[in-house]
Amino acid sequence: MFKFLFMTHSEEDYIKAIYHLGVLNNSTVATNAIAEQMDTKPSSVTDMIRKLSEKGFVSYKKYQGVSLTDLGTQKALTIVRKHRLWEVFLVDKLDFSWDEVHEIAEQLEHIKSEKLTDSLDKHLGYPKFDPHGDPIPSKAGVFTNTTKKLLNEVAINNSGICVGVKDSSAPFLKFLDKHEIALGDYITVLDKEDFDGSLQIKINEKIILISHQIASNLYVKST
Amino acid sequence: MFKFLFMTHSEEDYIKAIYHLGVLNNSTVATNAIAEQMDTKPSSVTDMIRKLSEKGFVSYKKYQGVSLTDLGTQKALTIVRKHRLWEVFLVDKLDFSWDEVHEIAEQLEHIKSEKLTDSLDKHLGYPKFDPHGDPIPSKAGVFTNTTKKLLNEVAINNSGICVGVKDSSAPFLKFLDKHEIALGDYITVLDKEDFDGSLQIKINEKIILISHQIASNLYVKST
DNA sequence: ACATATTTTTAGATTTGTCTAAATTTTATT
DNA sequence: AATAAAATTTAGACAAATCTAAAAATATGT
Repeated sequence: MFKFLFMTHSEEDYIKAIYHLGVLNNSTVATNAIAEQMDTKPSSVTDMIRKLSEKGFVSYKKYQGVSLTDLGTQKALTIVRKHRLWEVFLVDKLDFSWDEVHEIAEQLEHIKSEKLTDSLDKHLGYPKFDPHGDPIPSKAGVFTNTTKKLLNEVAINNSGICVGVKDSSAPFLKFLDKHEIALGDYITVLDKEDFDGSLQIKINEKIILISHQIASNLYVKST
Repeated sequence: MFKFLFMTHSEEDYIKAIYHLGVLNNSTVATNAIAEQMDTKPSSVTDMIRKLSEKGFVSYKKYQGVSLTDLGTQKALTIVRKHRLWEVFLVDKLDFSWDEVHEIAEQLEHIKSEKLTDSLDKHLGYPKFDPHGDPIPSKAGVFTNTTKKLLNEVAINNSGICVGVKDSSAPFLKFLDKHEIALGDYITVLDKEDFDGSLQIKINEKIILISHQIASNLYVKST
C-alpha cells in the first residue's frame, strides 16, 4: 500500500506538467502536449504515463490522453505548494527578484519533508500567493479563490489592483520592473485604443501607455 | 572544459563521502570504506570512482585507494558548506531541533545555485558553525579553526565551553537535550573516576555525572 | 468515406547507477 | 616465502529514464 508513495524527481515533474496542462483546458491531456511542456519525446511520455498509471497517479487509456487521479492531483498540489512557498521565501527572505526564483524553486519543490514545508509556511506567515500572484494551495490542497480578470478586460474608467501575471517569464517580469509595475499597484484604465488594443492607464500617479500584449498578461482584482 | 562541471546527486554523495573519510585518516581512502559509508557495494564504488577520476575530481590508481584532487576538494567543500548552512537555517529560522536537520540537509545540499547559497549565508549572518558545532567553510573554502578538545581530555578542575559534538547521531543529540547539555554551556570537570572513566562535571550550576562515552563525544574549547 | 496527416504507441537501443558472482591483486599469517 | 585472507576489480546483468525509427491508431479534409 505504501510502496507507491515515493516518487522520483522525474515522476514529480510529469505529475506537475499534467496538472498544469489539465487545469487549463479542463480535460484529458495529450501525450504531445506533455512532451512539448517537458521538452522531451512523446515516446518517453508514453513510457512514464504507463508507470504513473500503474502507481495510481493518473488514469490512462491508450490513445485517449491522460488525467490525474485524486491521488495524482493531491501529489501535484503538494508540489505546487512547495514550489510557490519556496518562491516566497526566496523573494521575501533572501531578496531575490521575482524573475530569478522559478529555476531554483524547480529544484526546491522536490525536497521531501512535510515538516519542512509546514515550518516554511509558518515562517513565511502562511502566504496565500506567490511573488507572481499565483495562489498557494493550503496543506489541505485548497486555493484561496479570487475574482481576478485580465487588465485588457477592464472597462474604461474602472480600476483594479494588480494581483498577478499570466506570463511569468523572466523577460516579462523584467519589463514590469523596468516600468515600475508591481503587484499591489492600483491601476485605472483611462482609455483603450481601438487601433491596436493598447491601453492608457494611471498607475502610481503616473499615466502611461501599455500594449495589448502587456495588458493581457496582467491580472487585476476589482476594488 | 565546462562539460564536467555538472555533477549528479550520486556523484556529489561520493565526493562528500570521500572527503569525510579523507580528512579523518589524512591518506587515500579505501574502496570498502566508501562502500560502507554509503551503504553500497564495493563494485559500485569502483565504477563511480572511475567516472569521478575521468572527470578530474579524484586521483585514482587501481587497488591503491582514492583521494580528492583540488577540484574534488573544492567541490566537497561547497557541498559541506551548503549542508551546514541549511542546517543552521532549519534550526535558527524554522525552529527544528538539532537532531532533525541532517536528513533534510542531505537533500538541500544538492540544490544548485551559487547565488542561493551566498544569499542564505548572508541571511543567516555568515555563521561559522552549524548546530552541531561543525565549522562551515567560507565561500572560498576556508574553515575558522578552533582549538577544541574532547571533554574527557580536560584535566580535573579545568573548564571549557561546549563547542561541538563528535557523534552527531540523533540518539546522542536527544540524550544531550534531555540532560540539558547544549552548545555554549560552560563546563567544569570536577572529578574523574579511574574505575570506569566517568566524569563529575559542573554545568549550568548543577553537578552531574556523565559516562566516558558521553565525555569522549563532546568537544570543548578552553576558556 | 477515403486518403492523408497527425498523434500515439511499440520495439529496440543507450546511459546511469546499481547489483551479483567470479577473478585478480594486495595484505596478513605462519 | 608460501599460503590464506581480505580487498578490489572485472564481467555481465538489471532497472530507470531516455532516445530513434517504425508501426498503429486517430483525426482531418475534401
